[in-house]
Amino acid sequence: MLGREILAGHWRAGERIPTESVLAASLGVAVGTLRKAVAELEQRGMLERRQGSGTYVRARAGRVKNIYEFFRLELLQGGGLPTAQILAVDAAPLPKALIAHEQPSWRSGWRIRRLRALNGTPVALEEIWIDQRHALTPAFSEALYQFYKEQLGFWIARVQDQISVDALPAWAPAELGLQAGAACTYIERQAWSNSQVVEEVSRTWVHPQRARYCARWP
Amino acid sequence: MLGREILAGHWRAGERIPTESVLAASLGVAVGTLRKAVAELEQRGMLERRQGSGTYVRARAGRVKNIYEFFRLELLQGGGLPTAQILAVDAAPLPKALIAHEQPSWRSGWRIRRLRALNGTPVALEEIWIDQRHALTPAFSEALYQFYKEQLGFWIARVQDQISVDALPAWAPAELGLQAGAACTYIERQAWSNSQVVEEVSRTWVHPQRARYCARWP
DNA sequence: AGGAATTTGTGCGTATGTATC
DNA sequence: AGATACATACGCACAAATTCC
Repeated sequence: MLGREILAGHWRAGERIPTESVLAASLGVAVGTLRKAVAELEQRGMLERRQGSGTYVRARAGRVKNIYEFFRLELLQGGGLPTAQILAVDAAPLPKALIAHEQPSWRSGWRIRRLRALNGTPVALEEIWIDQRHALTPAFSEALYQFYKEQLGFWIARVQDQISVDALPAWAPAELGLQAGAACTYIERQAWSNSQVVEEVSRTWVHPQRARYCARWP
Repeated sequence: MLGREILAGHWRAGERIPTESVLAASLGVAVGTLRKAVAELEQRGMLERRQGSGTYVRARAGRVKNIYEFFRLELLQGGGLPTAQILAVDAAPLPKALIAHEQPSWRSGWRIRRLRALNGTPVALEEIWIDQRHALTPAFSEALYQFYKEQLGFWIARVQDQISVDALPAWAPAELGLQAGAACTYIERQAWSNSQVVEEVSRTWVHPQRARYCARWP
């Protein structure tokens, strides 16, 4: 769980994470158990511990080498090559639920609705908002984060996901294989750019019999 | 301490070492502490653990890459390049103290007396017995274990050291910088060849102000 | 085939030492 | 000088895998 949190970017590089006792208490485990987990992450190079000081998130050596660095869905049997099909692009207000955390600096945004597939199988429905001042050239299609970096000049450095369950919205296409109102794994995301401003908020409904949320590590 | 035991060859490759509770008790530590130590050695590739079965000594991947694999002396400040100067070679009976463990298959042996130096500084006196049937060509001088391997066709696979304190013998040369009778670190060694027979027994007196016994690991 | 004993795996809670702030 | 936070260690309980009878 800790590794997932780190890769999901809940703490930024160099930041000090909560102390052993606080983390252990919040996760409901004993300090010794937490220490073992942290030691493993330290050995993997994800954390750095300094006695008397704290535990810090280590900066990744090779930055954003993988365009799917923040992609968190996988088939139930594991893996799957992600693709996306755009359903609609329009201007629409952000749902209040999506700005519960940090407020984006922009108030009006593009709304992008996509159908996500893994290995060609539709697995999820995405609804994404980005700053309306960005020019949406036809170049954006599959890898949105890559589009940000190459066309818009910033890149996603950190994301925060919140996972729950929600009913599939009415605009879901039939290809997803679920009826509107069906219970789906539901992900709300805020994404921060390299300049540490909220560049994107999104929500995703995942077909629970086809894919799952899974933070992976290298 | 465990790593030293393993590198000293007190258990042979593939052998199962005592259980956690036994080892912990014999070392006077708690089981958890021992587990941490064993986990570290496992990570270093020296041990292999199997749940429900036991803990086993792993065969070294690259065998005897270092001719000083079983060399256990170092300067007080650490390290030092080992050299040896032969003082005498003759045939002499094995002291009873040296055959207290496993009996060598041979009874009459060559006795080699050497002065050991580290970085040119004399640090120890060695007295070594090997099977008298071996032909001592002039090739043997510095690295005796290498001589065994290249000239005699076997190699040392395992040694067992026993460390105590003993008085320096009368035949010690003045260069060692200690008077006869001076208290020295004293090492008795039995060395097993790849065919698992005792090929060598030795004893070493170490100048306590110049060097120390130290099992090192890669 | 099955069950008991053995051995490592995981986890809890606590106390104390040491480095840093 | 004191508070904070990680490092090390102890002892215990139970789970899971293996081994042995």
